[in-house]
Amino acid sequence: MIKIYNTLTQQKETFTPIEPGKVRMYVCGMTVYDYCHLGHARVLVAFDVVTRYMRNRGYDVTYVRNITDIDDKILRRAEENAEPFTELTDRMITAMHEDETKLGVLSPSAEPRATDYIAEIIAMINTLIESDHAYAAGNGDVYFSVESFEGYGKLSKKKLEDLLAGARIDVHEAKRSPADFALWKAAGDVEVSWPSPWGNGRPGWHIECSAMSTRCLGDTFDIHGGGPDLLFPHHENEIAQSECATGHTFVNTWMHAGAIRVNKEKMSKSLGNFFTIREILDTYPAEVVRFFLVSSHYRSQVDYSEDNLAEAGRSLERLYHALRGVVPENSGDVPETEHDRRFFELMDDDFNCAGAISVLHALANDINQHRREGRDNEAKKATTVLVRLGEILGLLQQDPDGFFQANTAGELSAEDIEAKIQARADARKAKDFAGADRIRDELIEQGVILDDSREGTSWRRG
RNA sequence: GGCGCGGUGGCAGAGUGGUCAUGCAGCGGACUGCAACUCCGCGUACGCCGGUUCGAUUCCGACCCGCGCCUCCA
Repeated sequence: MIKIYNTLTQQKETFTPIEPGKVRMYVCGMTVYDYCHLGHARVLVAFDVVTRYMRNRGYDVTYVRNITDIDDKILRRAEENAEPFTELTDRMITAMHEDETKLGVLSPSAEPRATDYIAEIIAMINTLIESDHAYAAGNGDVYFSVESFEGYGKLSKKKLEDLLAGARIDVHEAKRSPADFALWKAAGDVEVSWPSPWGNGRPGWHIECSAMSTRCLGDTFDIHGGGPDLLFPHHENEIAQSECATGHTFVNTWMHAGAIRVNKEKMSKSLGNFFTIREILDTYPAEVVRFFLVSSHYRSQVDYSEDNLAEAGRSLERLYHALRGVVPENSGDVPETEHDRRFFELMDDDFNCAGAISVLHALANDINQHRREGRDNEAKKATTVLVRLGEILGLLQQDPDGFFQANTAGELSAEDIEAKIQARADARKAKDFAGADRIRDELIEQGVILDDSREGTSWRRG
Protein backbone atom coordinates (compact mmCIF):
# COMPACT_ATOMS: atom_id res chain seq x y z
CA MET A 1 0.00 0.00 0.00
CA ILE A 2 1.59 3.23 -1.16
CA LYS A 3 1.06 6.48 0.67
CA ILE A 4 1.57 9.78 -1.09
CA TYR A 5 1.56 13.31 0.25
CA ASN A 6 -1.16 15.17 -1.60
CA THR A 7 -0.68 18.92 -1.89
CA LEU A 8 -4.41 19.33 -2.34
CA THR A 9 -5.33 17.82 1.03
CA GLN A 10 -1.99 18.60 2.69
CA GLN A 11 -1.61 15.11 4.06
CA LYS A 12 -0.35 11.68 3.20
CA GLU A 13 -3.04 9.51 1.68
CA THR A 14 -3.22 5.89 0.74
CA PHE A 15 -2.91 5.83 -3.02
CA THR A 16 -5.89 4.26 -4.77
CA PRO A 17 -5.79 4.36 -8.56
CA ILE A 18 -8.93 5.19 -10.49
CA GLU A 19 -8.55 2.04 -12.50
CA PRO A 20 -7.19 -0.89 -10.46
CA GLY A 21 -3.60 -1.70 -11.34
CA LYS A 22 -3.17 1.35 -13.55
CA VAL A 23 -1.66 4.73 -12.84
CA ARG A 24 -2.18 7.74 -15.03
CA MET A 25 0.33 10.48 -14.24
CA TYR A 26 1.07 13.86 -15.78
CA VAL A 27 4.10 15.98 -14.98
CA CYS A 28 4.71 19.49 -16.21
CA GLY A 29 7.84 19.43 -18.31
CA MET A 30 10.13 22.05 -19.69
CA THR A 31 9.70 25.24 -21.60
CA VAL A 32 12.43 24.63 -24.14
CA TYR A 33 14.26 27.90 -24.65
CA ASP A 34 17.39 27.06 -22.65
CA TYR A 35 19.33 24.15 -21.24
CA CYS A 36 17.89 22.29 -18.26
CA HIS A 37 19.28 23.21 -14.87
CA LEU A 38 19.57 21.24 -11.67
CA GLY A 39 16.05 22.22 -10.60
CA HIS A 40 14.70 20.55 -13.70
CA ALA A 41 16.86 17.54 -12.95
CA ARG A 42 15.25 17.28 -9.54
CA VAL A 43 11.77 16.97 -11.00
CA LEU A 44 12.95 14.65 -13.76
CA VAL A 45 14.64 12.32 -11.28
CA ALA A 46 11.91 12.51 -8.64
CA PHE A 47 9.16 11.40 -10.99
CA ASP A 48 11.43 8.90 -12.65
CA VAL A 49 11.77 7.24 -9.27
CA VAL A 50 8.01 7.41 -8.72
CA THR A 51 7.46 5.74 -12.08
CA ARG A 52 10.10 3.07 -11.57
CA TYR A 53 8.84 2.29 -8.09
CA MET A 54 5.18 2.04 -9.04
CA ARG A 55 6.01 -0.17 -12.01
CA ASN A 56 8.08 -2.34 -9.72
CA ARG A 57 5.06 -2.58 -7.44
CA GLY A 58 3.10 -3.97 -10.37
CA TYR A 59 1.27 -0.90 -11.59
CA ASP A 60 0.85 -0.22 -15.27
CA VAL A 61 2.01 3.41 -15.29
CA THR A 62 1.20 5.80 -18.09
CA TYR A 63 3.55 8.70 -17.57
CA VAL A 64 2.94 11.81 -19.65
CA ARG A 65 5.34 14.73 -19.51
CA ASN A 66 4.70 17.65 -21.81
CA ILE A 67 7.00 20.01 -23.66
CA THR A 68 6.09 23.66 -23.89
CA ASP A 69 7.44 24.55 -27.29
CA ILE A 70 5.67 27.84 -27.86
CA ASP A 71 5.70 30.78 -25.48
CA ASP A 72 6.91 34.36 -25.17
CA LYS A 73 10.34 33.46 -23.85
CA ILE A 74 10.92 31.04 -26.69
CA LEU A 75 9.99 33.65 -29.26
CA ARG A 76 12.16 36.26 -27.62
CA ARG A 77 15.16 33.95 -27.44
CA ALA A 78 14.71 32.84 -31.04
CA GLU A 79 14.62 36.44 -32.12
CA GLU A 80 17.79 37.22 -30.18
CA ASN A 81 19.44 34.28 -31.89
CA ALA A 82 17.97 35.30 -35.24
CA GLU A 83 16.70 31.79 -35.87
CA PRO A 84 13.29 30.21 -36.41
CA PHE A 85 11.78 29.30 -33.04
CA THR A 86 11.42 25.69 -34.12
CA GLU A 87 15.17 25.44 -34.58
CA LEU A 88 15.70 26.67 -31.06
CA THR A 89 13.13 24.33 -29.56
CA ASP A 90 14.39 21.32 -31.53
CA ARG A 91 17.91 21.96 -30.32
CA MET A 92 16.84 22.33 -26.70
CA ILE A 93 14.67 19.22 -26.83
CA THR A 94 17.60 17.20 -28.14
CA ALA A 95 19.80 18.61 -25.37
CA MET A 96 17.15 17.81 -22.78
CA HIS A 97 16.95 14.21 -23.97
CA GLU A 98 20.73 13.92 -23.73
CA ASP A 99 20.71 15.23 -20.17
CA GLU A 100 17.92 12.86 -19.21
CA THR A 101 19.68 9.85 -20.63
CA LYS A 102 22.85 10.66 -18.75
CA LEU A 103 20.93 10.99 -15.50
CA GLY A 104 19.31 7.60 -16.02
CA VAL A 105 15.85 9.08 -16.46
CA LEU A 106 13.55 6.76 -18.39
CA SER A 107 11.56 8.25 -21.26
CA PRO A 108 7.98 9.07 -20.39
CA SER A 109 5.20 7.10 -22.06
CA ALA A 110 4.27 10.16 -24.09
CA GLU A 111 5.81 13.58 -24.54
CA PRO A 112 3.16 15.83 -26.09
CA ARG A 113 4.15 19.21 -27.47
CA ALA A 114 1.90 22.24 -27.22
CA THR A 115 2.18 23.05 -30.91
CA ASP A 116 0.71 19.64 -31.76
CA TYR A 117 -2.39 20.32 -29.66
CA ILE A 118 -3.55 23.68 -30.95
CA ALA A 119 -6.88 22.26 -32.12
CA GLU A 120 -7.57 20.69 -28.71
CA ILE A 121 -6.62 23.92 -27.01
CA ILE A 122 -8.97 25.96 -29.18
CA ALA A 123 -11.76 23.45 -28.58
CA MET A 124 -11.31 23.67 -24.83
CA ILE A 125 -11.31 27.45 -24.90
CA ASN A 126 -14.52 27.35 -26.92
CA THR A 127 -16.15 25.15 -24.35
CA LEU A 128 -15.13 27.55 -21.61
CA ILE A 129 -16.52 30.54 -23.48
CA GLU A 130 -19.80 28.75 -24.13
CA SER A 131 -20.22 27.99 -20.45
CA ASP A 132 -19.33 31.58 -19.46
CA HIS A 133 -16.12 30.62 -17.74
CA ALA A 134 -14.13 32.57 -20.30
CA TYR A 135 -14.58 35.61 -22.47
CA ALA A 136 -13.01 37.09 -25.56
CA ALA A 137 -11.69 40.55 -24.84
CA GLY A 138 -11.90 43.23 -27.46
CA ASN A 139 -8.19 43.02 -28.26
CA GLY A 140 -8.22 39.43 -29.51
CA ASP A 141 -7.14 37.90 -26.20
CA VAL A 142 -9.27 35.35 -24.44
CA TYR A 143 -9.31 35.27 -20.64
CA PHE A 144 -10.47 32.80 -18.06
CA SER A 145 -12.85 34.32 -15.55
CA VAL A 146 -11.47 33.30 -12.19
CA GLU A 147 -14.55 34.37 -10.31
CA SER A 148 -16.65 31.92 -12.33
CA PHE A 149 -14.96 28.98 -10.62
CA GLU A 150 -15.97 28.44 -7.06
CA GLY A 151 -13.04 26.21 -6.21
CA TYR A 152 -10.38 28.70 -7.23
CA GLY A 153 -7.54 28.63 -4.71
CA LYS A 154 -8.20 25.14 -3.35
CA LEU A 155 -4.76 23.85 -4.32
CA SER A 156 -2.63 26.79 -3.27
CA LYS A 157 -4.88 27.68 -0.31
CA LYS A 158 -5.27 31.20 -1.52
CA LYS A 159 -8.41 33.23 -1.12
CA LEU A 160 -9.65 35.04 -4.15
CA GLU A 161 -10.26 38.23 -2.22
CA ASP A 162 -6.64 38.21 -1.03
CA LEU A 163 -5.49 37.80 -4.59
CA LEU A 164 -7.70 40.58 -5.79
CA ALA A 165 -6.47 42.81 -3.01
CA GLY A 166 -2.86 42.03 -3.80
CA ALA A 167 -1.07 44.92 -5.40
CA ARG A 168 1.24 42.65 -7.35
CA ILE A 169 -1.31 41.59 -9.90
CA ASP A 170 -1.17 44.17 -12.61
CA VAL A 171 -4.38 45.70 -13.76
CA HIS A 172 -4.89 44.95 -17.39
CA GLU A 173 -7.59 46.88 -19.13
CA ALA A 174 -8.82 44.02 -21.24
CA LYS A 175 -9.41 41.86 -18.18
CA ARG A 176 -12.67 41.98 -16.30
CA SER A 177 -10.91 41.04 -13.11
CA PRO A 178 -7.21 41.46 -12.31
CA ALA A 179 -6.89 37.78 -11.36
CA ASP A 180 -8.13 36.55 -14.75
CA PHE A 181 -5.48 34.93 -16.89
CA ALA A 182 -4.98 34.50 -20.63
CA LEU A 183 -6.15 31.39 -22.45
CA TRP A 184 -5.34 32.78 -25.87
CA LYS A 185 -3.01 35.62 -26.75
CA ALA A 186 -3.55 37.70 -29.84
CA ALA A 187 -0.54 37.81 -32.11
CA GLY A 188 1.07 40.94 -33.47
CA ASP A 189 1.71 41.29 -37.16
CA VAL A 190 4.95 39.37 -37.54
CA GLU A 191 4.67 36.96 -34.70
CA VAL A 192 4.24 33.24 -34.88
CA SER A 193 0.54 32.50 -34.71
CA TRP A 194 -2.29 30.11 -35.40
CA PRO A 195 -5.74 31.01 -36.71
CA SER A 196 -8.60 30.85 -34.22
CA PRO A 197 -12.19 32.07 -33.86
CA TRP A 198 -10.76 35.10 -32.04
CA GLY A 199 -8.19 35.93 -34.65
CA ASN A 200 -4.58 34.86 -35.06
CA GLY A 201 -2.77 34.12 -31.87
CA ARG A 202 -1.15 31.51 -29.69
CA PRO A 203 -2.19 29.59 -26.59
CA GLY A 204 -1.61 30.76 -23.06
CA TRP A 205 0.68 28.67 -20.91
CA HIS A 206 -1.85 27.14 -18.52
CA ILE A 207 -4.40 25.97 -21.07
CA GLU A 208 -1.93 23.82 -22.98
CA CYS A 209 -1.38 21.57 -19.96
CA SER A 210 -5.12 21.23 -19.40
CA ALA A 211 -5.67 20.35 -23.05
CA MET A 212 -2.80 17.90 -23.31
CA SER A 213 -3.34 16.15 -20.00
CA THR A 214 -7.06 15.57 -20.48
CA ARG A 215 -6.50 14.50 -24.08
CA CYS A 216 -3.76 12.02 -23.13
CA LEU A 217 -5.11 10.78 -19.80
CA GLY A 218 -8.81 11.57 -19.62
CA ASP A 219 -10.90 14.12 -17.73
CA THR A 220 -9.77 12.73 -14.39
CA PHE A 221 -6.43 11.11 -13.74
CA ASP A 222 -4.44 9.90 -10.76
CA ILE A 223 -1.35 12.01 -10.27
CA HIS A 224 -0.23 15.41 -11.43
CA GLY A 225 3.29 16.52 -10.56
CA GLY A 226 5.69 19.34 -11.09
CA GLY A 227 8.16 21.74 -9.55
CA PRO A 228 7.38 23.78 -6.45
CA ASP A 229 7.01 27.04 -8.31
CA LEU A 230 4.24 25.69 -10.51
CA LEU A 231 1.81 25.24 -7.66
CA PHE A 232 0.57 28.76 -8.09
CA PRO A 233 -0.59 30.04 -10.44
CA HIS A 234 0.02 27.31 -13.01
CA HIS A 235 -1.55 24.30 -11.33
CA GLU A 236 -4.29 26.31 -9.71
CA ASN A 237 -5.24 27.61 -13.14
CA GLU A 238 -5.10 24.16 -14.66
CA ILE A 239 -7.63 22.96 -12.13
CA ALA A 240 -9.93 25.88 -12.86
CA GLN A 241 -9.82 25.43 -16.63
CA SER A 242 -10.11 21.68 -16.63
CA GLU A 243 -12.85 21.34 -14.05
CA CYS A 244 -14.91 24.06 -15.70
CA ALA A 245 -14.43 22.53 -19.13
CA THR A 246 -15.12 18.90 -18.23
CA GLY A 247 -17.31 19.19 -15.17
CA HIS A 248 -15.22 16.52 -13.47
CA THR A 249 -12.53 16.41 -10.82
CA PHE A 250 -9.29 17.08 -12.65
CA VAL A 251 -6.69 15.25 -10.55
CA ASN A 252 -6.81 13.09 -7.43
CA THR A 253 -3.25 13.48 -6.15
CA TRP A 254 -1.03 16.52 -6.57
CA MET A 255 2.69 16.05 -6.02
CA HIS A 256 5.28 18.82 -5.79
CA ALA A 257 9.03 18.47 -5.59
CA GLY A 258 11.12 20.64 -3.27
CA ALA A 259 13.33 23.45 -4.51
CA ILE A 260 17.05 23.32 -5.12
CA ARG A 261 18.84 26.10 -3.34
CA VAL A 262 22.15 27.86 -3.81
CA ASN A 263 23.47 29.85 -0.86
CA LYS A 264 20.07 29.71 0.86
CA GLU A 265 18.23 30.99 -2.18
CA LYS A 266 16.07 29.11 -4.60
CA MET A 267 17.84 28.18 -7.80
CA SER A 268 15.85 29.87 -10.52
CA LYS A 269 16.02 31.41 -13.91
CA SER A 270 14.89 34.78 -12.68
CA LEU A 271 17.60 34.97 -10.02
CA GLY A 272 20.15 33.77 -12.52
CA ASN A 273 21.79 31.54 -9.91
CA PHE A 274 21.23 28.30 -11.77
CA PHE A 275 23.67 25.61 -12.82
CA THR A 276 22.80 23.67 -15.93
CA ILE A 277 22.86 19.92 -15.87
CA ARG A 278 25.51 19.82 -18.53
CA GLU A 279 27.91 22.10 -16.74
CA ILE A 280 27.59 20.07 -13.56
CA LEU A 281 28.22 16.91 -15.57
CA ASP A 282 31.53 18.39 -16.69
CA THR A 283 32.76 17.96 -13.14
CA TYR A 284 30.71 15.17 -11.62
CA PRO A 285 29.70 11.76 -12.97
CA ALA A 286 26.02 11.67 -13.86
CA GLU A 287 25.25 8.93 -11.40
CA VAL A 288 26.74 10.99 -8.59
CA VAL A 289 24.39 13.84 -9.49
CA ARG A 290 21.46 11.44 -9.51
CA PHE A 291 22.56 9.94 -6.20
CA PHE A 292 22.83 13.41 -4.71
CA LEU A 293 19.27 14.18 -5.78
CA VAL A 294 17.88 10.86 -4.56
CA SER A 295 19.66 11.14 -1.20
CA SER A 296 17.10 13.50 0.22
CA HIS A 297 13.34 13.35 0.24
CA TYR A 298 11.75 14.60 -2.96
CA ARG A 299 9.66 17.19 -1.12
CA SER A 300 12.44 18.75 0.92
CA GLN A 301 14.65 21.61 -0.14
CA VAL A 302 18.14 20.65 -1.18
CA ASP A 303 21.24 22.81 -1.07
CA TYR A 304 23.45 22.58 -4.08
CA SER A 305 27.15 22.87 -3.30
CA GLU A 306 30.40 21.35 -4.44
CA ASP A 307 30.92 19.83 -1.00
CA ASN A 308 27.53 18.16 -0.97
CA LEU A 309 28.04 16.70 -4.42
CA ALA A 310 31.51 15.46 -3.53
CA GLU A 311 30.14 13.81 -0.40
CA ALA A 312 27.43 12.12 -2.45
CA GLY A 313 30.19 10.79 -4.66
CA ARG A 314 32.06 9.24 -1.74
CA SER A 315 28.87 7.67 -0.44
CA LEU A 316 28.09 6.16 -3.84
CA GLU A 317 31.65 4.86 -4.12
CA ARG A 318 31.13 2.86 -0.98
CA LEU A 319 28.19 1.11 -2.62
CA TYR A 320 30.06 0.38 -5.82
CA HIS A 321 33.05 -0.81 -3.88
CA ALA A 322 30.92 -3.51 -2.30
CA LEU A 323 29.73 -4.62 -5.73
CA ARG A 324 33.22 -4.81 -7.13
CA GLY A 325 34.45 -8.28 -7.98
CA VAL A 326 31.19 -10.10 -7.24
CA VAL A 327 28.96 -11.18 -10.08
CA PRO A 328 25.31 -11.01 -9.05
CA GLU A 329 22.87 -13.82 -9.77
CA ASN A 330 19.64 -13.48 -11.66
CA SER A 331 17.38 -11.45 -9.45
CA GLY A 332 14.67 -14.09 -9.71
CA ASP A 333 16.96 -16.69 -8.15
CA VAL A 334 17.19 -14.79 -4.86
CA PRO A 335 13.98 -14.72 -2.85
CA GLU A 336 12.76 -11.63 -1.07
CA THR A 337 14.91 -10.73 1.92
CA GLU A 338 14.44 -8.67 5.03
CA HIS A 339 16.26 -5.86 3.22
CA ASP A 340 13.77 -5.97 0.35
CA ARG A 341 10.90 -5.73 2.80
CA ARG A 342 12.46 -2.80 4.63
CA PHE A 343 13.18 -1.03 1.36
CA PHE A 344 9.60 -1.37 0.17
CA GLU A 345 8.24 -0.32 3.53
CA LEU A 346 10.22 2.91 3.33
CA MET A 347 9.40 3.59 -0.31
CA ASP A 348 5.73 2.90 0.29
CA ASP A 349 5.77 5.82 2.69
CA ASP A 350 5.71 8.68 0.20
CA PHE A 351 8.80 7.49 -1.67
CA ASN A 352 11.30 7.80 1.16
CA CYS A 353 14.41 7.45 -0.98
CA ALA A 354 16.78 8.73 1.66
CA GLY A 355 15.60 6.02 4.00
CA ALA A 356 15.76 3.46 1.22
CA ILE A 357 19.38 4.34 0.56
CA SER A 358 20.23 3.40 4.14
CA VAL A 359 19.05 -0.11 3.20
CA LEU A 360 21.49 -0.05 0.30
CA HIS A 361 24.29 0.80 2.69
CA ALA A 362 23.25 -1.96 5.05
CA LEU A 363 23.47 -4.36 2.12
CA ALA A 364 26.92 -3.07 1.19
CA ASN A 365 28.03 -3.65 4.74
CA ASP A 366 26.70 -7.21 4.62
CA ILE A 367 28.50 -7.90 1.38
CA ASN A 368 31.80 -6.62 2.71
CA GLN A 369 31.43 -8.63 5.87
CA HIS A 370 30.52 -11.83 4.01
CA ARG A 371 33.47 -11.45 1.69
CA ARG A 372 35.87 -10.70 4.48
CA GLU A 373 34.77 -13.84 6.26
CA GLY A 374 34.77 -15.97 3.14
CA ARG A 375 31.01 -16.50 2.72
CA ASP A 376 31.08 -16.06 -1.03
CA ASN A 377 27.63 -17.46 -1.62
CA GLU A 378 26.05 -15.08 0.88
CA ALA A 379 27.98 -12.19 -0.63
CA LYS A 380 26.65 -13.11 -4.05
CA LYS A 381 23.08 -13.13 -2.81
CA ALA A 382 23.43 -9.79 -1.07
CA THR A 383 24.99 -8.34 -4.19
CA THR A 384 22.03 -9.49 -6.21
CA VAL A 385 19.65 -7.77 -3.80
CA LEU A 386 21.70 -4.59 -3.80
CA VAL A 387 21.67 -4.37 -7.58
CA ARG A 388 17.96 -5.06 -7.88
CA LEU A 389 17.01 -2.50 -5.23
CA GLY A 390 19.42 -0.02 -6.75
CA GLU A 391 17.67 -0.36 -10.07
CA ILE A 392 14.41 0.86 -8.55
CA LEU A 393 16.18 4.10 -7.70
CA GLY A 394 17.95 4.12 -11.05
CA LEU A 395 21.30 3.48 -9.38
CA LEU A 396 24.10 0.92 -9.36
CA GLN A 397 23.50 -0.42 -12.86
CA GLN A 398 27.01 0.24 -14.12
CA ASP A 399 29.83 -2.24 -14.16
CA PRO A 400 31.73 -1.35 -10.95
CA ASP A 401 35.11 -1.30 -12.69
CA GLY A 402 33.60 0.99 -15.28
CA PHE A 403 32.30 3.28 -12.55
CA PHE A 404 35.68 3.55 -10.87
CA GLN A 405 37.80 3.69 -13.98
CA ALA A 406 35.71 5.68 -16.43
CA ASN A 407 36.51 8.96 -14.75
CA THR A 408 37.64 11.40 -17.38
CA ALA A 409 40.72 12.57 -15.49
CA GLY A 410 44.17 11.09 -16.04
CA GLU A 411 46.51 10.52 -18.92
CA LEU A 412 47.42 6.89 -18.36
CA SER A 413 45.69 4.16 -20.31
CA ALA A 414 44.30 1.10 -18.62
CA GLU A 415 47.13 -0.95 -20.18
CA ASP A 416 49.79 1.38 -18.75
CA ILE A 417 48.21 1.11 -15.34
CA GLU A 418 47.96 -2.67 -15.47
CA ALA A 419 51.61 -2.86 -16.46
CA LYS A 420 52.62 -0.72 -13.52
CA ILE A 421 50.52 -2.78 -11.16
CA GLN A 422 52.31 -5.90 -12.42
CA ALA A 423 55.69 -4.24 -11.94
CA ARG A 424 54.72 -3.31 -8.40
CA ALA A 425 53.54 -6.84 -7.69
CA ASP A 426 56.90 -8.17 -8.86
CA ALA A 427 58.72 -5.68 -6.68
CA ARG A 428 56.64 -6.66 -3.67
CA LYS A 429 57.31 -10.31 -4.30
CA ALA A 430 61.03 -9.52 -4.32
CA LYS A 431 60.55 -7.58 -1.08
CA ASP A 432 61.60 -4.41 -2.84
CA PHE A 433 59.04 -2.33 -0.94
CA ALA A 434 60.73 0.96 -1.71
CA GLY A 435 60.40 0.22 -5.41
CA ALA A 436 56.81 -0.93 -4.99
CA ASP A 437 55.87 2.22 -3.10
CA ARG A 438 57.53 4.37 -5.72
CA ILE A 439 55.27 2.89 -8.38
CA ARG A 440 52.23 3.38 -6.19
CA ASP A 441 53.16 7.00 -5.56
CA GLU A 442 53.67 7.61 -9.27
CA LEU A 443 50.20 6.28 -9.95
CA ILE A 444 48.69 8.46 -7.24
CA GLU A 445 50.27 11.47 -8.91
CA GLN A 446 48.46 10.42 -12.08
CA GLY A 447 45.21 10.22 -10.14
CA VAL A 448 45.14 6.46 -9.90
CA ILE A 449 44.44 4.80 -6.55
CA LEU A 450 45.32 1.17 -5.88
CA ASP A 451 43.18 -1.18 -3.83
CA ASP A 452 44.91 -4.35 -2.65
CA SER A 453 42.86 -7.33 -1.64
CA ARG A 454 43.29 -11.06 -1.30
CA GLU A 455 42.11 -11.50 -4.87
CA GLY A 456 44.71 -9.08 -6.19
CA THR A 457 45.07 -5.38 -6.88
CA SER A 458 42.40 -3.26 -8.52
CA TRP A 459 42.55 0.42 -9.38
CA ARG A 460 40.36 3.43 -9.69
CA ARG A 461 40.67 7.02 -10.74
CA GLY A 462 40.32 9.42 -7.85
C1' G B 1 0.51 41.49 5.12
C1' G B 2 -1.88 36.45 3.44
C1' C B 3 -0.89 31.19 2.70
C1' G B 4 2.47 27.09 3.20
C1' C B 5 7.03 24.34 4.71
C1' G B 6 11.01 23.62 7.97
C1' G B 7 14.70 24.06 12.36
C1' U B 8 18.05 16.66 14.23
C1' G B 9 25.12 15.13 16.53
C1' G B 10 31.35 18.73 13.00
C1' C B 11 28.56 18.34 8.05
C1' A B 12 24.65 15.93 4.95
C1' G B 13 20.13 13.59 5.95
C1' A B 14 15.88 9.80 7.58
C1' G B 15 12.79 8.73 11.55
C1' U B 16 10.20 7.71 16.17
C1' G B 17 5.96 8.76 22.36
C1' G B 18 10.13 4.72 26.11
C1' U B 19 17.21 -0.20 22.68
C1' C B 20 19.37 1.26 16.37
C1' A B 21 18.78 5.55 10.99
C1' U B 22 22.37 6.00 7.32
C1' G B 23 26.44 8.46 4.89
C1' C B 24 30.77 11.88 5.00
C1' A B 25 34.51 13.71 8.22
C1' G B 26 37.11 12.45 13.16
C1' C B 27 39.10 9.05 16.96
C1' G B 28 40.66 3.92 18.85
C1' G B 29 41.54 -1.20 17.34
C1' A B 30 41.96 -5.35 13.49
C1' C B 31 43.83 -6.39 8.55
C1' U B 32 48.47 -4.72 5.61
C1' G B 33 55.58 -4.98 4.47
C1' C B 34 53.59 0.25 5.03
C1' A B 35 49.24 2.40 3.20
C1' A B 36 44.50 2.63 0.77
C1' C B 37 40.04 -0.35 0.78
C1' U B 38 37.44 -3.37 4.28
C1' C B 39 35.93 -5.02 9.28
C1' C B 40 34.98 -4.05 14.77
C1' G B 41 34.19 -0.12 18.29
C1' C B 42 33.48 5.26 19.95
C1' G B 43 31.28 10.16 20.35
C1' U B 44 24.94 10.94 25.62
C1' A B 45 21.82 15.19 18.29
C1' C B 46 17.01 16.59 18.21
C1' G B 47 15.79 25.82 18.01
C1' C B 48 13.57 28.16 22.79
C1' C B 49 9.68 28.16 26.66
C1' G B 50 5.44 26.12 28.69
C1' G B 51 1.61 22.00 28.63
C1' U B 52 -0.33 16.77 28.11
C1' U B 53 2.05 12.03 29.74
C1' C B 54 4.75 7.35 34.23
C1' G B 55 7.96 9.10 30.05
C1' A B 56 8.53 13.76 24.48
C1' U B 57 13.27 15.13 19.80
C1' U B 58 8.49 12.81 18.47
C1' C B 59 1.63 15.22 20.58
C1' C B 60 -0.50 20.48 21.90
C1' G B 61 0.27 25.95 22.55
C1' A B 62 3.32 30.40 22.50
C1' C B 63 7.97 32.37 20.91
C1' C B 64 12.58 32.89 17.99
C1' C B 65 14.96 31.83 13.36
C1' G B 66 15.19 30.16 8.16
C1' C B 67 12.88 29.13 3.49
C1' G B 68 9.03 29.01 -0.34
C1' C B 69 4.58 30.97 -2.89
C1' C B 70 1.51 35.35 -3.46
C1' U B 71 4.73 38.09 -10.89
C1' C B 72 7.67 34.46 -15.67
C1' C B 73 10.40 30.30 -13.25
C1' A B 74 10.96 22.94 -12.22
